[in-house]
Amino acid sequence: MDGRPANDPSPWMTFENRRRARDEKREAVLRTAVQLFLEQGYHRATLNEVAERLNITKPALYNYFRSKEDILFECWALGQEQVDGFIAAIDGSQQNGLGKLRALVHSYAETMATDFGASLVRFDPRDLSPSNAKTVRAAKRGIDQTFRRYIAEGIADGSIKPCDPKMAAFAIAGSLNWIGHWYQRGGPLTADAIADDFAERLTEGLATARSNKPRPNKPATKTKKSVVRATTHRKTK
Amino acid sequence: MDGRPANDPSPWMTFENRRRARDEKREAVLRTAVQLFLEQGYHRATLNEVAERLNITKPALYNYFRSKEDILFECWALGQEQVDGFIAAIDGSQQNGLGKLRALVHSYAETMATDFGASLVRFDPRDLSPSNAKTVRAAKRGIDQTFRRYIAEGIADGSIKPCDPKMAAFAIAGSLNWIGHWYQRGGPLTADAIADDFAERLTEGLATARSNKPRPNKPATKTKKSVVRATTHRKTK
DNA sequence: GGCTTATATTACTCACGGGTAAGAAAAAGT
DNA sequence: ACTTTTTCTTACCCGTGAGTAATATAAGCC
Repeated sequence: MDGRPANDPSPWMTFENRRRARDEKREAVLRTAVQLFLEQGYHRATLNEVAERLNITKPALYNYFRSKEDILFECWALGQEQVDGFIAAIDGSQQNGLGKLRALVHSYAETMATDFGASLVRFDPRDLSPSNAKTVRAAKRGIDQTFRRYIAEGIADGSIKPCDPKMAAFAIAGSLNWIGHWYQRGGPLTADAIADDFAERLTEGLATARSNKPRPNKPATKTKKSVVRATTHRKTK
Repeated sequence: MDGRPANDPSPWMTFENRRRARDEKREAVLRTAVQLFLEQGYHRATLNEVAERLNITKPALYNYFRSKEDILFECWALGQEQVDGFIAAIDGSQQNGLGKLRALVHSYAETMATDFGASLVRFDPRDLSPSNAKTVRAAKRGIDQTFRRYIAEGIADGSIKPCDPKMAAFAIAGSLNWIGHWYQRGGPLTADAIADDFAERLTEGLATARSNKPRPNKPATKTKKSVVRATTHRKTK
C-alpha cells in the first residue's frame, strides 16, 4: 500500500522483506540517525523520526541500541574508526614529517566531508555518558597529538621549519574541523577538491624552503572496511 | 540572612539592594546565561539555573526577556556587536589588504576568547526562531564576505599573492572559529598571545614576497576592549 | 498615608519525547 | 505442525523544563 521508492535505503521494506542481517539493520539505523542528528541537531532530532524514516516505530530501535545516547556514541565511534584507520596507515608510511602532515590533512579533510566524519566535531560530548565522554576526550587528544607529532617530526627531519607544534596544530585542526560545519554535499565544492586545496594550503606555511613539494599522492587509506562494529547489545536473557 | 560573597556579580543582593537600573539587570542575565549556555550547552542549561545563579527565580527572568530563545539571541547579538565594531574600524582604516586581514584576524581571535564572542560559533542557529535565524545567517555571511573582501583587496593592491579568496577565507575563518571551541580562560595561553600568533600565522602564507612584515602593532581596535566583560570579575577561584 | 506601577514569588499547566510493558507477528528451530 | 526465539507494534508512563496565572512585595509618586 505504500509503494516505497526503489532507492529507499531502509532494509525494512514496509511489507515483507524483513530478513536482512541484524548488523545491516544496525548500520541502517546509524546512517539514518547520523543524518538526522546532523540535520536537526541531536536534541531536536527525535527517535520517533529516526524510526519513521526507517519505516518502523520507535521501540523497535531498542532491539539494537540501549538508548538514544548509545546511538549517538556509535555514530561517533564509526567516524573515529575512519580516523584511526588512516592515521595508522600514515604512521606506517615512509615519509618525512611534512609528507605525513600533508597526508593527514588530506585524509582528515575528506573525512570531515562525510556524515560520520562530521559527527566527530558536530556532536557534543556533553550529550554522552561520563564513560563515553571520556572515551571521546581521549580520542580527541589522540588526534591532536598526532598533528603535533608529525609537525615535531618534520622539524626534526628538516622538512618543516621550526615553530610551535602546539599552535600550528591548533590552527590546522581548526581549519579542518570547521569543514564539518560548512561542507554540504552537492555544493559547488567537492570533498576531493577541498582536501587537495587544504593539504597544500595548510602546510605550505610550514614547509622549509629546501623541502620540495611533491603532489601529495593519496595514502593507502582507501580501506572502506565494513562499517559496522560487532553487535554487542543484546538483551540478556 | 544569606551572606552572599561580596564579589557576587548579581545586582540582586538577596536582601534589599534591588534598585539598580533595569538594563544592568538585563545585562547581568545575559552574562550569566551566556556562561551557562557555553558551560552546559543551550539545551541542558535551564532557566531555573540561570535564575538561581542570580538569586532570583525563573519567572522573574520573564520581566526582561520574552523567552529562553530570546535570551539566546540577545547573547549572540552582543557578540555580533563586537564584531561589527571592529570590522567598521578596520574598514575605516588606511591599510592595504594584507594589513586589514591581519587586523581582522587579530581582533576576531580576541573576540573568540570571550564568552559572547564564543557564542557566535558555539550557539546553534537552529535553536532560534526563523526570523532570528535569518538575522544570524545574514551576519555570518557578512563576516565571511569581509574576509574575502580583504583578501581580494590585498590581491588587487599586491600585498597578497593571487589565490582563491573563498578557500583562503574558509581556512582562516575555520582556524579562528575553532578558538571558540577550545580556548579556556585560565589556560596556559592568553587571548592576546593567541591573537598575535594567529594574526601572523594565518596570513604569512598569503603575503607576497615584497610585502614586508612589520611587527603587527596592535590595531586601533584596542580602544573598545570588550565592553561587556569589563565588569566580569576575574576567574572565580 | 494611600494609589499606581514595577518587580518578584509561589504554584501551577502542559507539550514533548525518551523509555517501558505487554503482547502480536514473523522467523527459526525441531 | 508445533514450539521457541527474535523482532516489531500498540499503548502507556513519567520526568523535565519552558512558560503562565495569581498574587505578594517593594518602589515611585502624589
